[in-house]
Amino acid sequence: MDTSQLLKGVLDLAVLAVLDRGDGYGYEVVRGLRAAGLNEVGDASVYGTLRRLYNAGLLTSYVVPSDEGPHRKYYSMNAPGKARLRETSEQWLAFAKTMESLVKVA
Amino acid sequence: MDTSQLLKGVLDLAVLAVLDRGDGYGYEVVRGLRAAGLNEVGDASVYGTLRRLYNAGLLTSYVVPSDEGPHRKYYSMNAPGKARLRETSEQWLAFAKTMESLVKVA
DNA sequence: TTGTAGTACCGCGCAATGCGTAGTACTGTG
DNA sequence: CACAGTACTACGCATTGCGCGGTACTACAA
Repeated sequence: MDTSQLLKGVLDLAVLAVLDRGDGYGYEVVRGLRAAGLNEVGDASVYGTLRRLYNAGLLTSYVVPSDEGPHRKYYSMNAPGKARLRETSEQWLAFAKTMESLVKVA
Repeated sequence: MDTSQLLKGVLDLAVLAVLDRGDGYGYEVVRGLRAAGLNEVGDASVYGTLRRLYNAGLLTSYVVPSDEGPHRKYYSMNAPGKARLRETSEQWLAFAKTMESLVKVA
């Protein structure tokens, strides 16, 4: 039911991971996450996360007008963003390993 | 730095997993979690979680006086608790797998 | 006696963050 | 024109882990 709490603190990482494959705009990132298996991500969460990462200086941004719909606000990883991605993913992998060992005893 | 957000929604699972190995009281569970690698778990978080799980009907509880310190409030898994543990751990393992595949492309 | 440390628990209020809902705006199709 | 799809934003809520402080009991030291 409520997978939502699992995303806490991990959505940042997920978004960074998606953007690491190349620049992307909000709606695209949302689709990327859902395609990856995170089916229940709310779009508002992703837009919020992108803004937060941007405000934290981990992303740069530029707007591209589109003639097939509204404008697109692209986000792009910069050096601090890549550094953060590395740190966070290591942190997460370690955490996941710990949790797995805890759970798998059962 | 801030591993705290990673615990969101997972502490329930971690606590259930520890209790699944046998009845335990709060302080003991805290030590169990830290020993398992969750070094930064605040004790208040664990007590809060135990109470939440208890109120949700997933645990039973009994108090045992101790002559080597204060009383101990033991918690014990019941059937709904075990069911929840199973569900949640499956959910988590799937989620972790998804995240790993996302992260490991980088 | 006073103090300190370890054990064991509880309550209060805060902060972070994902989500629901609603709203704006543009394009293309029936 | 109505409607769906795309794309983004703003507002406020709910959950939940944590910090801090407080209570209470035992044991041991100064």
